Amino acid sequence: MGPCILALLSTGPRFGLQLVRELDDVGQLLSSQGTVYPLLNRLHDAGFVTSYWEVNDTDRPRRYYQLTEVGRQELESFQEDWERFSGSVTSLLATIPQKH
Amino acid sequence: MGPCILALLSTGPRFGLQLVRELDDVGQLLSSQGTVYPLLNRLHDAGFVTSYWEVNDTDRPRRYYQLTEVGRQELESFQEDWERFSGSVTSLLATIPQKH
DNA sequence: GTTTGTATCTTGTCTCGCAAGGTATAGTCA
DNA sequence: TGACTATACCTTGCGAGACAAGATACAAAC
Repeated sequence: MGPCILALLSTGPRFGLQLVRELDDVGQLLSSQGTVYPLLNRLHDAGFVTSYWEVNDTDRPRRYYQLTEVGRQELESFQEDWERFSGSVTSLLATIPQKH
Repeated sequence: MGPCILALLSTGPRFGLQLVRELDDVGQLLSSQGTVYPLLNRLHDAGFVTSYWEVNDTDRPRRYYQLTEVGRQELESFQEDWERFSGSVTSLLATIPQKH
């Protein structure tokens, strides 16, 4: 899931609940708050994201997360891993014999 | 990893170490004995595979695993999940802006 | 007779996903 | 007013999974 969050953040900052909703919209990536908030902490500890509070008069205070340069590199590296991995799985599945 | 083992078994019975080697050959699926043997137990408990010992004079005794009908159904169901999931991740990754 | 290769399996650790619960604030509505 | 709903944050605790490391056994090779 981590890389998916990094991917979303690559197009601009988001806050926690927003990420939950967007991951949900992508479909089959149904995440929950219990997944996303601890994950954001881990990504922060790893130096992949930074965060800042945004407070205004009309909305609830929101903590926004944004991608760091290190996070961008991590995302790139994941992209390569994903191509190899998904390719391997897909080719493995392709060898399954059809129902008789 | 479980579905990958089921996929391999769909073309015929294998024994433990053989699965480790074949998964290793596929690449980017580098598994280890500590992964595969407990996994085979779980797949067995779930009813997805059965096992039998094969003993002969020249080789070490080997425990072969083979796919059950339930396992075949599980594999089919995974195939659909995989298409949705990998499609979602791939499309997410496609939205990443290029390096400036 | 010690090392190497093949085969089995267990143990212990670390990480991750997630359901469930907890806090706070502001708006709606009966 | 007082209850309910929505939005936002976060923590806790369970269960599952991956895997490194180690334990056992036997046979062939050197």
